[in-house]
Amino acid sequence: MPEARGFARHDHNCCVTDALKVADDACQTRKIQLTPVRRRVLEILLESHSAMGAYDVLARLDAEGLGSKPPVAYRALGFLVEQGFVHRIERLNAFIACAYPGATHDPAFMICRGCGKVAEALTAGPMRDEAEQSGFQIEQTVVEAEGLCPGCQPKETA
Amino acid sequence: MPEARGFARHDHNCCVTDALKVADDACQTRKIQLTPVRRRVLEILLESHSAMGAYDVLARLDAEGLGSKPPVAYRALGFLVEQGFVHRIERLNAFIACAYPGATHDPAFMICRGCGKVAEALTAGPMRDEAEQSGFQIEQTVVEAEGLCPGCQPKETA
DNA sequence: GATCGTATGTTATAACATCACAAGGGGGCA
DNA sequence: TGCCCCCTTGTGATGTTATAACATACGATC
Repeated sequence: MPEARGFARHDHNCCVTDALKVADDACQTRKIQLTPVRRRVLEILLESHSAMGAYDVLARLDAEGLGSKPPVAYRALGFLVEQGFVHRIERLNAFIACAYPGATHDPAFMICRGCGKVAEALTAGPMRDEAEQSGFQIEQTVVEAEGLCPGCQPKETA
Repeated sequence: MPEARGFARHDHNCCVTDALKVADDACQTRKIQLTPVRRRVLEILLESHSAMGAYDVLARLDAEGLGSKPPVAYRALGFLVEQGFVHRIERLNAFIACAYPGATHDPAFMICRGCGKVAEALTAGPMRDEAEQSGFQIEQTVVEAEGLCPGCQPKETA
């Protein structure tokens, strides 16, 4: 079975088209524009299926004649993050296409320091208890774990 | 009662000296050096009792003749983070003195977007379940919530 | 006093992000 | 038709954060 979200192999031909469709539909519903640059940035992130820096994205845009200056990439990424189609990985100062498009959620990430791959998971109201106790009103959460994915862990010698 | 860790007021005269003592002792035990620069950086963070950027810290060091080039600050901060005396707030690209020195822990933070204050909390093995399911080996976690602290929330109009 | 490890000093630059201002382009409306 | 408004993009300049790379200092040990 395809497993698009973890570290396992998967066929992700479908991810791209599916996610783009979700985004197209969402934009229609919300009456906002998924302009060529924005759409292409989302596509690039979906295709790479990994975290990319803003300047990596920008390089791709530049190669395709879609823009060459940092603000072009940052604007598109900002829009996509705002709409929930893309997440920002704080730890890496990088961006990744949402693996659960269409669902409002608090994303969480597992970042492999071996191969650099990033898997998205869902969290159940992280820090809810602590926030309630102190009266803090949570608006957004960042939950990221760094470590080794199954493929990068040292093999048993026994 | 003093409450050094949340958003409430507190008397933190003690925090600084206490935390420095903990660090001094820990360094002796671990046979590593809390050099003047390192100690002063920790002290600066403890005194400010808030998150500071590396270059803010550097400015203080520079003013005191302890160093003026970025690596000076980054090395000291790196050391302190490694030893657990200081935490890095990814969301802010900033550093803050640990509020629970002496205890090994997975830190979590509540960041107020109103006043900029940061409160440290403790977490119970964040993402443990997700990691186990996928075979991911967690080494470090980043857990940060952004929102409004009690003092910055809009008052009820009723 | 040679060697080694830890820490520091310094230059330069990489990497990430935003500001400020100009210009295009579509939709609504007089 | 012409005008205005708003959203989006283009572009130059700048600001901010972080590290690479190399050189030096200094105490400990043998």
